[in-house]
Amino acid sequence: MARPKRPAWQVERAQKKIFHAALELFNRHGFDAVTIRRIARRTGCSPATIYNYYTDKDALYLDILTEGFNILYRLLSAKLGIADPLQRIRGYAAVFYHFSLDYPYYYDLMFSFHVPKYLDYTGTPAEAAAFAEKAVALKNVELLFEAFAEFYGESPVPGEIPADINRKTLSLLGLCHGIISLHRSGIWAELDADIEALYFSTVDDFLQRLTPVKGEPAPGRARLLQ
Amino acid sequence: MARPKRPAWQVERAQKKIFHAALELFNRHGFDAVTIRRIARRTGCSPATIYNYYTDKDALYLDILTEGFNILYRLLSAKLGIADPLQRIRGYAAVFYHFSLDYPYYYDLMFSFHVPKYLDYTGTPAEAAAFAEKAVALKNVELLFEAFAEFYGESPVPGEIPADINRKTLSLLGLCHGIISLHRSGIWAELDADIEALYFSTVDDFLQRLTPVKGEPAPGRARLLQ
DNA sequence: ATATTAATTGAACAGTGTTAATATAATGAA
DNA sequence: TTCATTATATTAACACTGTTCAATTAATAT
Repeated sequence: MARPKRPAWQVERAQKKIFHAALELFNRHGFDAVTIRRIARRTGCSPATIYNYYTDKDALYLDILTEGFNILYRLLSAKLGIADPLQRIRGYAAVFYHFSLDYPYYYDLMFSFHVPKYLDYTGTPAEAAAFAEKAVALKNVELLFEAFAEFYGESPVPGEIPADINRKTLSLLGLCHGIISLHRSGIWAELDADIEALYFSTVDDFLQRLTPVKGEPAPGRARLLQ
Repeated sequence: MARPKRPAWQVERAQKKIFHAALELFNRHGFDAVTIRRIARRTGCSPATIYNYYTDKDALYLDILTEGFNILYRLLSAKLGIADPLQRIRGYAAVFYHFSLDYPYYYDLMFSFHVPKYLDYTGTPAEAAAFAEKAVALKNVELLFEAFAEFYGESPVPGEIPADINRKTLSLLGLCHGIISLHRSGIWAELDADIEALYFSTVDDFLQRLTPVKGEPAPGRARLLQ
């Protein structure tokens, strides 16, 4: 036997170099600019080399997606300190809004485009990456779930979410994304100039009317709008 | 002078033939399948010929988009007979939901992808098509505006929409699209099986809390949930 | 019939993701 | 140190994409 395989950390370093080049292209010019040949040029390797580290362009895409959800998660986590669940939810909504402005390319990739689902990758070499991506994505939703559960006075038990909390969480998520998405799509460009006001008034409207199912109004409710 | 140009109707017929082939491809396999060469093959002409009738692929794309908004408009118009504005709005929401199921490719093109905006086409040969597209798209929103205006007891005056009505209209639109979009993107595929229930409960929640700014509750309000 | 112009086309260009054969490089064994 | 072996990298190609342009075909007024 001659020439043993490189240690894992060296392989990883080479892959990271490619990934870094891809991320830079993505952040500057969007996903369309992330072509194999351009990555290769920036990395200083040949296009074919990239296929030693990523089976597909899909695999690369999954990694970028995961990075996006990680960034969002870090930003959301910064609001974990807010004790009042309703205020925390509002904090999440604000983070979500600003994320769409600060990371527009990520936002589209994460929420607007049709992501190949995890199931599409089962059995393929990219299955692990797809699974990781899904897990990281769900971590974000989990934060919102927990806040809602706390608001409704129930302990958050993963996998056992009461239907009502589930509904409210997804409602808010849809509401937030819908306004951002329609704004970004340019459809109502001239209908409403102040999209930020629209966003937060809609969110506040939604939150103001939440009522815990179990009993008396939650303590944070009155405080929401100051 | 020899060989005069064909009469307009003949040119239009040729263009329609191309457009028809494009639409068939689009409806069956989505926008990615709508390639110039495939359209040419179906139409029975050469790829280059298509550029006699469409300056760009963008121009073709704008025509498909317009078709989509026309289909939606026809479906929405069917609800115009509903006298109660709130029930009509709910009818619109239902139409919107089913449109996303029956015309998924159209839906993505119309609401999820980043459409090149009208302004991007000013000065180009596709400006007219872009303007037409925008007009048809806004016709749809107009229907919703009018229903909201009626609910709030104000006569719908185009171009002079009170800020509050504006806000509520866009809120509902965002809410509807957000749930559909996140569902279609596959993000919360395993979080909530019954997306239809989520959609309509969220919409009803929203509508149930609308209160006319001017005076007493609108007559349709109590009737909303049966 | 022919000159003129409209309409169509074939061939090419630069780009894409991807792959298979080839070349380079590095190391354990002789 | 040399050599065989194998890991890694590259070159060159394939089948696509949108688009353009020169050349070809087609039709008609003279």
